[in-house]
Amino acid sequence: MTTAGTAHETTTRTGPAAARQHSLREHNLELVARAVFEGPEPLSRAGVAAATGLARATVSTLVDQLVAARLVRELPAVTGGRAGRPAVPLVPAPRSVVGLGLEVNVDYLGARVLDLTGDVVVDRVVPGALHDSDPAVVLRRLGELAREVSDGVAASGMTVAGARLALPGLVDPRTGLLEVAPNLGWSTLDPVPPLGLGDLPVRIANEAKLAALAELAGGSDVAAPDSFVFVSGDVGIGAAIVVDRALFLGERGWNGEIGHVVVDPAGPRCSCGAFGCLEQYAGKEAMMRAAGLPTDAPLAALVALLTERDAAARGGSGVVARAGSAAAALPAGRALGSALADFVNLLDVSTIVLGGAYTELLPWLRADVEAVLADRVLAAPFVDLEVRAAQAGPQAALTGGAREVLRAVLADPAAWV
Amino acid sequence: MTTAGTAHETTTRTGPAAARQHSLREHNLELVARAVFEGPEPLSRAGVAAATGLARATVSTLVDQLVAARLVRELPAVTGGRAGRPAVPLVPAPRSVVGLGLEVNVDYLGARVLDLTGDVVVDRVVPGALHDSDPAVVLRRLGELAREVSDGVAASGMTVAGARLALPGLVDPRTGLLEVAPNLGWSTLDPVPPLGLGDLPVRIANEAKLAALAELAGGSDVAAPDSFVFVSGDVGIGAAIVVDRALFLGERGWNGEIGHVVVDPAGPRCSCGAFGCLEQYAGKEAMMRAAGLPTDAPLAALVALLTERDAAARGGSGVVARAGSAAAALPAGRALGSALADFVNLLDVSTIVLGGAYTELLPWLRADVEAVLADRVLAAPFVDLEVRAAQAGPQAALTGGAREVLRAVLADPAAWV
DNA sequence: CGCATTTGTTGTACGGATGAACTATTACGC
DNA sequence: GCGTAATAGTTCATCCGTACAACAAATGCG
Repeated sequence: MTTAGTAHETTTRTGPAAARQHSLREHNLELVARAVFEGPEPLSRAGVAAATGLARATVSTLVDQLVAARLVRELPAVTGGRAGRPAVPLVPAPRSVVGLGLEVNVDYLGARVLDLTGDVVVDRVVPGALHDSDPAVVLRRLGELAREVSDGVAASGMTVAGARLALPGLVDPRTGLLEVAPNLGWSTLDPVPPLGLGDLPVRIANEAKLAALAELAGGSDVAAPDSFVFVSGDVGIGAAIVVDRALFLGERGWNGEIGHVVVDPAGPRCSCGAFGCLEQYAGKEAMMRAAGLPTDAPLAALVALLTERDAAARGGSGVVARAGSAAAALPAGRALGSALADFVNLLDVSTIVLGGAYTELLPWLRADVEAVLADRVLAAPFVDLEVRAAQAGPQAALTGGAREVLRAVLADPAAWV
Repeated sequence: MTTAGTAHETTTRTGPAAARQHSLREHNLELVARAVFEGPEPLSRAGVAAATGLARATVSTLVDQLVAARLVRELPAVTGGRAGRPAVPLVPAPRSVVGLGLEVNVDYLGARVLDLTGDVVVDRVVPGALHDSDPAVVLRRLGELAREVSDGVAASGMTVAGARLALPGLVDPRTGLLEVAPNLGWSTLDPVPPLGLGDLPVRIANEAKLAALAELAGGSDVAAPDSFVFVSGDVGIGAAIVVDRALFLGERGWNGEIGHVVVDPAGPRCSCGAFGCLEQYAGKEAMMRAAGLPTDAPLAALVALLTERDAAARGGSGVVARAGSAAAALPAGRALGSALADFVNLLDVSTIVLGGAYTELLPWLRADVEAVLADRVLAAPFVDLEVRAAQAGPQAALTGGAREVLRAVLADPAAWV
């Protein structure tokens, strides 16, 4: 299995270091790599020079190193109807250096490999009921899956730069320990050694946090902005804060616990001990109960019920709902809006991305959420608040984890030359 | 008036730039300056080299430039009982480059000058009733005060690096406009030109945000940690988020509006239109009303009343209150604790600094605040939450503003060589 | 086919950090 | 008192990376 023993990933901030000559090289190497990776369309060496402000000669040597490191690839020179020597377009190298996303969740485990272009190279998701499971057994199974996938891509000549393991619980990014994952029934363990992935650098992170990073994918016109809040609704409700395309983790990465913001202190008691937490109104079980469904019904059942009600309302009265989209608003909407208003008042973000179950339920939530936000957010008159559905597909944490690995590669390309 | 026309201050992030040779110099110049300024005790050139990892030769040339720029000063060589040539201790230069803090608040305006050692060089606070005042008149008066102060220090050979104007309202740091300051009755204006301070770079900021920065002062053992939340209670309640010794402003600097976190949707109507905002429980007027005092009574009256009640409780029954410190807990405490719990759950901060009126009221708030936090913060079992009183003295925003100017100088010493 | 135009490369110059050698200044032992 | 060790600070040759200018390569156009 080909792994990257040389590429040590650095994210721990150990204070600013002395800048030597090679620091210049590292900085500019990253600058050039970013220009190539983040440009809306392929740039030539000359284009990179113009975009970065570096001299053409400098860019040439840097690009040559990136090409040698298999991070950047040259496309055939394109003679674009313009005078002059044709430019050589530079693009992220496909199928060369790849990132591995791993995840253990309540009802599945999976492994996904992305290459530098953002393409999914391998995708393996194994369903399973993993609440109250044995960590040793589950992690060994995931480890086997990971090795299988990793060996496969290595056999095709790709290099796995690292892996991120997404877990639905409190993760301490500094110690690498999982403190507690209530829905798995796990607590206080180091999940990396049981995977048995040798010297492949594996880091763990919270599932919702990595799912948020998946929203940054693609240069599509519906891509998330550089800063937003990602709220993932499921049995629990978690959030991640993304600032300038990076996770804002707070001191320990335990932020975004929006599920336990108190919406009404006179409300029902929550599992956390408090009364009237958001989770008691907008958690999956609460929404099911409010709709008259069993708490463990699948999300699809709720969507079907709501769709049916809409059709009945339209057909029966011929009147389309005030909001113009859905007649049957979920009672969760106002509670969610209230908690989000607190979030926005405290953090000043203007884009809210709703993920997890909320993605599909957004049509029945949007009107209430937006109305409450408009009422309750102080800066609302001065700001365009946007509430949007998550774009990343299912198991977004797998994609986000793989992307996070590649982001680290891009942040330090010098380690690969 | 000696101002720094050459020292343009840069805080707007315009994406990473190409690193040239002189970028190296700038980076290391900052590194050396930080070592001198932030070291617990004066370092010699050799000490700086050891602390930064730079070569002694490099440090020497950099220090010489800092000394020539009057940012660093050499103390007399100290023969410290050790063999070898005595070291020359380097310290921040006193009375050379200074920062000017300005403030307009409801009941005063003021100007304060700090030098690089953190010493207060000049301090001028003028009381006045400025609610519903005329911005043009007030800003002209403040401008006169500022020129007076500035001319004075310039006459003593000091250089004013810049100024920060603290205002109690919504400030857009990108446009430099004050959007609205309800308590002053001001809205949508650029307050800098009326000051008439010529080419002195003046930037404006929210008052609570700058007050938070004042907490970073001093190497005392009670100094605030690198990251904390600062909550300032007055008529309104504002908060600032400090991460790694820098303000975290969100997208527009309009975060920290904790005063309008909903504590109880069944509560009294707030001026913002919502019901049960924190301000309705823990704002100054609410606290006065709860204590049976007129809403415009001075804070001292409330403190006196509470102290008296404590004495009566102790003397009358001989029983000390459960919390061991104060018998008469303020009803505001639980509300404040609840809003802070939301804040901590959303942001993951472990230190909360209470400023403004809360500083003096903390003895009567602490027990309830800490109890609610322990109940409501999810990560409480894993984290040591600390609630402490603000350390900076009165008009903390003046100190914070001046410090912010000097922080910018320290971040770019190359502009001064 | 010659010329303008743009891309990419080569060679020289310059700025900045380095490490080794050197000077300056003290403490300590005899 | 004097030599030696130790530490601080400076000087100088060298290395490294970028910039600028000149040059080669490859195309469109008249």
